[in-house]
Amino acid sequence: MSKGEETKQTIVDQALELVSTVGLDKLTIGALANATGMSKSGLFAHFKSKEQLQLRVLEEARERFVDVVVRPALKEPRGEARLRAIFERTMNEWEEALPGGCVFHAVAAELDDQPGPARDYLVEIQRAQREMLARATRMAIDTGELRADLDVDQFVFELVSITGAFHHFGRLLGDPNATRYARRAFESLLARAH
Amino acid sequence: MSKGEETKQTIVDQALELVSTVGLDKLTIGALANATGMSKSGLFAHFKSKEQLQLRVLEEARERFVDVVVRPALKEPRGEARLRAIFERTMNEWEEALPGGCVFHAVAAELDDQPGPARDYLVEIQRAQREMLARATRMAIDTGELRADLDVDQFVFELVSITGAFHHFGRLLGDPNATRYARRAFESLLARAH
DNA sequence: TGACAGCACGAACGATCGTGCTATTTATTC
DNA sequence: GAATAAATAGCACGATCGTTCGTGCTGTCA
Repeated sequence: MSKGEETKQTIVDQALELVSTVGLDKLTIGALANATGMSKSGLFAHFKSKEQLQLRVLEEARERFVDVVVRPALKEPRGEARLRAIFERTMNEWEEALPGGCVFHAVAAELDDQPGPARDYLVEIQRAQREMLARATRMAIDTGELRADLDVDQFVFELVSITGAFHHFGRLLGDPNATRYARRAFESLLARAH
Repeated sequence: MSKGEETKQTIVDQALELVSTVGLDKLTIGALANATGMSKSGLFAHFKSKEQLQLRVLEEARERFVDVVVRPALKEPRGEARLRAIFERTMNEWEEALPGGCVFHAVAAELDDQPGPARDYLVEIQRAQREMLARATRMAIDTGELRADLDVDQFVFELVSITGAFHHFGRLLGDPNATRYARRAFESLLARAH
């Protein structure tokens, strides 16, 4: 990796931390330059526009989610065990991977009525994640652990609603019981799908 | 209502629309001045700071939620009927009351790691709403429609996770099935609580 | 008629936004 | 080690941010 690519990666890492804590709109060239100890123009040269910086940050977040959640879960046997691993890793490792918790939740609200490549890419990420969850769910049906007539899309909707509410309750409201609620809701969801 | 109060109300109405569509951070004095056809300074004079403007907007949103959801639902008989009314009105009337859908979801993510009066007030609003839901749930226990040993807080967590996911799926991802998923999840939640 | 609030305006402020240029320093290659 | 390319800094730009100030309307009350 050349010097330039190395610096660029450092910048993106720092940017991801910024985004997770203060939000996507506060990800400013100046603030990022301060955080990395670079000049605005020197930093800017790595990305031809702010939009490309945002996209690069989202891309990095996506890769990290795969590293932190998906790939480890794939080591679990397909079926309920893998489904549980995805859920637990999303709640624990992924929420703790960045100081502000899940970046996707952090940026979703600011992008949802703001058309553009960043929004499009975020939507694509979320769509792919739901597809991944649907695949894992279908495998659990194949293994016989979940019932054959389960509505997979409905299951996935309820699954992501739990992790979403967990983020919301935990981050914004600081409810210390959020983990318990989420875990119980997940167990209930699984039990109903058996 | 004096002329000043009237103008102030007009500004707040416009501000609320802006917030629901483009987010709280895009609620800028200049943009709001354009939208209302006023001068920046003339508009600013009504609120001594931007923070007060934000607080006033959140206050207005809170009042509207009571008008659109809570008060009508109180006309339903206490118990499951009222609980259903709250859910349906939150999904329909409240999501449609503003062009960008629920304002609280729109601002939650941008405020959750940004301490200050605005965040504090938002947290207070959400806390009060969950308390309202808990009261309505307990009433449904009293009427015997929900079982006596129901964990009310757990119930409320799952309830708001449904409406949250509905907003997320519908707004950001544009999933046309969001309503169906949410309604089925709600029915399932109620059935389990019987 | 004159004094006086209430209300809105235009101009300007310092700061910061994203984004270009032009050097200059630092890596890479021969 | 010299030549070349890449990476960073310096500086400046127009726009916009929140905010302040002085001023001029417009209507009410004495």
